[in-house]
Amino acid sequence: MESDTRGTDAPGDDELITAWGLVHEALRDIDPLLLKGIDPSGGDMAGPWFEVLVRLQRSPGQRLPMSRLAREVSLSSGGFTKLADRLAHKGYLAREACPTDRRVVYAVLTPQGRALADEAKARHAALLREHVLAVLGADGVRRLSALARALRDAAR
Amino acid sequence: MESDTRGTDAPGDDELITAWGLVHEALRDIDPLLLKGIDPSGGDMAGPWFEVLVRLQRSPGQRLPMSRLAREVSLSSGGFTKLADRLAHKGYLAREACPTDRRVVYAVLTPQGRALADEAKARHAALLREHVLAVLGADGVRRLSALARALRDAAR
DNA sequence: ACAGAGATATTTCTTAGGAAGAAGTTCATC
DNA sequence: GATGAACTTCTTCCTAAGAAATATCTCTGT
Repeated sequence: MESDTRGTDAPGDDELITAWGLVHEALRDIDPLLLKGIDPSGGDMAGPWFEVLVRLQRSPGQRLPMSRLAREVSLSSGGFTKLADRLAHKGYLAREACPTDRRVVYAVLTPQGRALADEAKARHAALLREHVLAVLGADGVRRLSALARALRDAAR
Repeated sequence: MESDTRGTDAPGDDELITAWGLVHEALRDIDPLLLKGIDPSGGDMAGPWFEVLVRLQRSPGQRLPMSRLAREVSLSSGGFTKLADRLAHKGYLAREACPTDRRVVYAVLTPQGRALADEAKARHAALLREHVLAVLGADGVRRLSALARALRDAAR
């Protein structure tokens, strides 16, 4: 059985590539479902918006330095400047100078931003229950999360 | 213990959102590592390129209709037309008219495209061993792949 | 045979994001 | 103090991809 790809150890190249491809497909297919109908402006919510709102909401004072927020959501500095512009234009985010270090600019959630973050989290969680928890079960979700954490930590 | 988030069932909203966020972080951190130095033009290989090459390579005659390939890699029809232009301009892909249905044009791998696909697969597999298999182990990879497959199938 | 519905690829227009560089700010060292 | 290195943000230019409109082609029903 020289080409058995389902043995209990030593996966072959094709098995590895296929397995990783499956992870991509799963995320590609499911992610659009998980932010459906969250944006109050009618459409769905753009990918990074949710991450930005949630991270700001969790932070003391609902504020974080621009550059740190950019790093946390894996955007370039320039890219995040424009994303912040869009969020600010919609009234969800404001910039605020830091009194002790005049290099840094805080991104701070407006009241409307907080309201949107609350609603987005509730809706996102409901969709997660429907499309992920219902499929994998509580144990499956925890196994997935443990695997993801191991991969993330190893990549740093 | 009304807010226990680590029990054996009924995950809370925050646990679900965090778990899913971890999956995103893991992929975001690892994916760039898995295509490092594959593009012969010096830099790394763009995301969808690898998927396109591999799918074409697996297909009989190394050819597939444009629209089908676009669907398989989750690109819009227009977006894929331009991606095919870029691949063709580099000499990895050629267009070929279908003799039986004059609406469809096949995307077909050139010899250079086949060579690139071979090398990209080998390199990608090596990087998968280093960054994924070494971290999760063979069982971990198979668990991950099973979870991903369940999610993907449920999303369709 | 023919009209219309559906499929297929391309073109055009718009937007999101990355890369490189400029300007201003802080901090450490002399 | 003065100088220079390092950091933060912003601006400009470029590429990638989506959406809508268009042109061809095929198929179906009458």
